[in-house]
Amino acid sequence: MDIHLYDTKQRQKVRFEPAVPGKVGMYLCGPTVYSDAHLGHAKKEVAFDVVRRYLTHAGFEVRYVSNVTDVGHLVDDADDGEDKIARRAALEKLEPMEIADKYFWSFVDDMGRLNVLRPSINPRATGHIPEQIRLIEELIAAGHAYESNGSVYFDVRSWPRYGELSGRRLDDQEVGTREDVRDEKRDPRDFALWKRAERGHLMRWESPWGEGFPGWHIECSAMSLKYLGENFDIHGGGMDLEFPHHEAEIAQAEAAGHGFARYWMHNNMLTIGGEKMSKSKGNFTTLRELFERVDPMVVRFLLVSSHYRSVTEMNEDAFESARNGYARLRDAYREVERRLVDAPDVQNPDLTARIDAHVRAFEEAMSDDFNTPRAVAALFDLTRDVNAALAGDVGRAALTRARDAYRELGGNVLGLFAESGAAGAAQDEGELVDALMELVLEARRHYRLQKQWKEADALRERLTAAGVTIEDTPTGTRWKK
RNA sequence: GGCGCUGUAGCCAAGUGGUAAGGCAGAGGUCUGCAAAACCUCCACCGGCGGUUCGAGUCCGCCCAGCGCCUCCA
Repeated sequence: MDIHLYDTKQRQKVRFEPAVPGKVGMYLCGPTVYSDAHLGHAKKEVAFDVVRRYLTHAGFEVRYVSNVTDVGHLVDDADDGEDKIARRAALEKLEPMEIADKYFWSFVDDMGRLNVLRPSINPRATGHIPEQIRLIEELIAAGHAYESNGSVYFDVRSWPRYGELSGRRLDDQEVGTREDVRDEKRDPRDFALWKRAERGHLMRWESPWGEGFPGWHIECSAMSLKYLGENFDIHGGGMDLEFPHHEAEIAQAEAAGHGFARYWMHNNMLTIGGEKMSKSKGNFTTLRELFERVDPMVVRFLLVSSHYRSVTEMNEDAFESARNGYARLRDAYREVERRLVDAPDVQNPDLTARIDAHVRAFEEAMSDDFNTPRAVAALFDLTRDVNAALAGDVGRAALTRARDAYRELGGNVLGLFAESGAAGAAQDEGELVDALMELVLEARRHYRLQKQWKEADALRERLTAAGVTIEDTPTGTRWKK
């Protein structure tokens, strides 16, 4: 099945065709590691994780490169001001590199809980200073960059294609650069490739232009080219990076004579209570905090329930809804696995055909610009048919097919089921809890056999209060968290 | 000021011009000792006003509301 994706540069859906048949090179702009990851990072990471997973499902071999920005870059003004990591380092009284490491591993941990696959390569900006310097030298040699007072700037006027990705004309742009810095530039819209390190600046490296540090865009051009080569397939990131970050990346690479990304994908933003999440609005949520009250898998489910190019609204109602909807899918998957243990040898041609149809619907949705909401709808349609069929006899063949659908589509593609399978953490509470639950359920079974409903119900109510749900079925009593 | 996006049921959210996917919540029913789960049924004048069309949520114009980028931001 052909995969179509929305290419930001062409502003339309186009058929995806990798440069090298069977292989896909993907680059995603990663985090600047100076604070805990928040919901916005989660939307971006999950969105492109799903792209990667679906391409893998479709048979491509994907090399997925996502950088770690551990050079601080700048807090406020375009080209001057304090380094974000340095500021945080001062705040926490740690070395800049301690800050970078601390929040990098924190990020890895958060993404792991969201079941985001680790990148094939996770290059760090500070580990690629020579590559960045080399690229800057190429740009100077090509006449598209110039040194000025120890800093190097990209000469925007020398590169007419600057603005093509984002559809901006230079003349329309506001000029926010501080005046003293503007003096170093030929044009106020020129952006820094290399910055002279002032006295006291902590992160600094030797360069042909003196001690300094790389500009904010050059690392992505240098590292994507290094690990994916020229003309790699997909470059992703948040819409807010479209300009100037990605525009600059393209200019840096192409002006130096390197072919760059063939498709550009951008995920939309996220709102909380209808507003963009931001520290100043008081609706800022770190994943760390969120995971204390919402299961990461539920967060992921909520994220894939909206399209990556749509604004995702997150509020308490949405979390609650996602919690219940997710449980419905997961429970159906679990039930299928349970029934598979001693499945009868009967055929269910009607059910099998329906399962196949839902799988097809899922793949059609995903092949159409990774339409995860429609794909999720296909899983719910599947679930209704499966649940309805489970009221009767379902044979091994049909159950296996249903199990495979959940495992591959819900699990491997959408990443909604932890690797341990349908059972997941909730069911695997450890031997002690299992034994204790067995004891409680046995006591309740006794009451029920004696028709001592009051006692049996009291047990159930106390379990409910403790967060355990009891389900009496014809084949016995089940419990779940 | 420039570029761009969004407004679909109480909430979340799809939707390729032919009369609205899916989920949550809600209502009624089946099953159950009662529940839970599951299943069945019900639940939308698609922000407003014009226009194009045999026909518009879907195209065009205007208006209203909200949002993003243009400065670090996912």
